Amino acid sequence: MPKITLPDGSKRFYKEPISTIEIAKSIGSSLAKATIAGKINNVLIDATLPIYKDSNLVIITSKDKEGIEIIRHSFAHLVGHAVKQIYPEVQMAIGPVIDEGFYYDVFSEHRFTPEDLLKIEERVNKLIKQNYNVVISQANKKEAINIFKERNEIFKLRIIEGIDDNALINLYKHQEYIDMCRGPHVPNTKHLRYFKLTKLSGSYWRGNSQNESLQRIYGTAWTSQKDLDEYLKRIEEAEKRDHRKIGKKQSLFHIQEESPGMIFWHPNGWMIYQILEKFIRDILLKNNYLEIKTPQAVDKSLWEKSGHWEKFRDDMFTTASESRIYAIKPMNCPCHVQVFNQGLKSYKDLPIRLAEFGSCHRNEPSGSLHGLMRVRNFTQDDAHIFCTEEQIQEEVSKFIDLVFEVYKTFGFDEIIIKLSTRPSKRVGSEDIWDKSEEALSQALNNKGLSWQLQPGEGAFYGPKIEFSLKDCLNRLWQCGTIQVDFSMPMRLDATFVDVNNEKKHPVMLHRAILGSFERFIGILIEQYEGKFPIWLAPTQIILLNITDRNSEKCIELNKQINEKGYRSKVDLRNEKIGYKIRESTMQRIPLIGVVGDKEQTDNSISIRSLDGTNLGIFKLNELYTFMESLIDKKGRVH
RNA sequence: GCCCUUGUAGCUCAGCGGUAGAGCACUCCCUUGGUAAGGGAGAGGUCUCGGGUUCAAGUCCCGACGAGGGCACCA
Repeated sequence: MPKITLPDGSKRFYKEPISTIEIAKSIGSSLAKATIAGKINNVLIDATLPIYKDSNLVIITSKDKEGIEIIRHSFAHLVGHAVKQIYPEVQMAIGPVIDEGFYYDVFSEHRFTPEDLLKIEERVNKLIKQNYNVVISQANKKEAINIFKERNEIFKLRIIEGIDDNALINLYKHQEYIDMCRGPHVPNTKHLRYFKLTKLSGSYWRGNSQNESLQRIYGTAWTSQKDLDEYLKRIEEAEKRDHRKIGKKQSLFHIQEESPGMIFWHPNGWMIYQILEKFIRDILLKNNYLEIKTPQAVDKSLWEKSGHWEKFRDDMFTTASESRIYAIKPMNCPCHVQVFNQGLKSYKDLPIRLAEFGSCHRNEPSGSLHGLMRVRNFTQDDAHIFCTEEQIQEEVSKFIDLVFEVYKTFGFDEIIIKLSTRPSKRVGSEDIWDKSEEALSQALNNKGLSWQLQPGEGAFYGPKIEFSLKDCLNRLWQCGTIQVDFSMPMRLDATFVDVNNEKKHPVMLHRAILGSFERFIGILIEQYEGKFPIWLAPTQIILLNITDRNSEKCIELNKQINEKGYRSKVDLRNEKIGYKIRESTMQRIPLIGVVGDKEQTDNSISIRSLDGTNLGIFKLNELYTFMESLIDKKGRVH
């Protein structure tokens, strides 16, 4: 006699155990048609499974977030169904839901190509039209093993091995195809309509490159054609913001075959880079950092001492000379310790904050390179804070504030914070790791920030907080970071004299605000769609003459603006004004100044903004005031 | 590093067995025009590199290198 309470508080009594879909039917036939699953006391359940006890029930339809996820999940099964029909020898691994879609990892001798994807898509469409029931059944472990043995699904068998002996396993029958899943799933394929298989990729069983190579089929799925179309449109639009495309269009930088993963900065891009560097340098000086510069190549013995050689030897570029081996520095920290080690330090000197715009080289795997985001040569806005244990909290806290202050300047509204803790391969005692992880999580909690834990993802010498930003396709890139390190100072024998006149090792905090200039600029390009705020814009204003009569006036005004310290240039080509405006607009120059006979007479400029607004006629001093106000704002949105 | 895709003029791309094409950009000429493309002419390519198949190869096959999307990695 289950009593069912619905979200509006109304109660319904049933004589027998009853399924969600039957309850929906008793409410209304259109609700029943739309029912995808039930949520009983906050736990999702298949729509066709009976409910025995008194429960709170929410009927899930495609309007619910959970509904879309179930649809996506069922689409993965449906793709499985189609794949097995076309390629019966394929073995199915896992098929989970992801953001805006799903994938299925499969094992097959056959190498899938984009043409195969179309074939599979076609088959899925065929199956969809049959509106068949997805039938759930429950099996114990032994039964499940038999079923998947018979079907030669070795990956499913491996999954079953990890399941509790007494657990019931949900099996979903899509006609002749059987999948195994926690569920729930849609009761009928009529709920599965709007999808597209998007891409193929390689993957590894259980995400481990030592395991079997699998092939991953990605798809996206929605609850209406409109949503699907909008999604595809959105991706298309986002791709236009790709920093590599804009970088080419606006001549910011290039990369070429002879130096993969290393950047040739062009005048425009290098201007942005320099402005950023100056901006950070000023901030560091204000915050009591001391800037230094250390060597590019350092004898391998130092990297052996620091522990890098053992762990990263293959990832370093090396060079040999006179029977010595040097590593091109992959990071700055060992060098910074060398600077710290010069001269005796007292506890009174701490904290010492050594900063460097350090150019580092890392031989990153070829497949990981990605425009400016992942490169082999990058420059960090790096610094190492040498302090006592007692000073950690405050330093970390101050640093977090600094990161937010800087990021706010660029208008980022989504900063993802993660805390990465001790990895399996590490140096340092458990006690030290406990202390370090505690210090970082405390600092975050004290600020009331929300953050995610990433167990096992820390650096080999210490845990870290990561500040990540998203690119145009929502991919996450770590930018800022702060890492607690008790080990490096010991290994490299950094010491200070404490209040009891005893030598002690300082703690070292590795930290970067932007991370690398390369990556950060990549993010900025996509953030601004190449329309840089005026303080960063390589060219801030361009002057266009209407006719040759106005050329000299343009040159004269341009010279004055330049001398005033603004980045101004002219376009005096014999072209119509509309043409030149179009070109400047496409070059994303924030201000376009037009000088014709009228302006020439009263020594003024007609100014137009990048978005096409006519800002009116400006005298030079008015222009300076106006530009100054824009520059002050930087990239802030609030 | 792994899987799929891909590499043709400065850029974007077409050509997919018979000896290279478009638009834009560039050069020159005409045009001096007031807020997102005025007109004409011209120049420009050992089709990434190295092998192979073929009478004949950007075009098919193999390999290398680069790039794109994922995976793995990320001090």
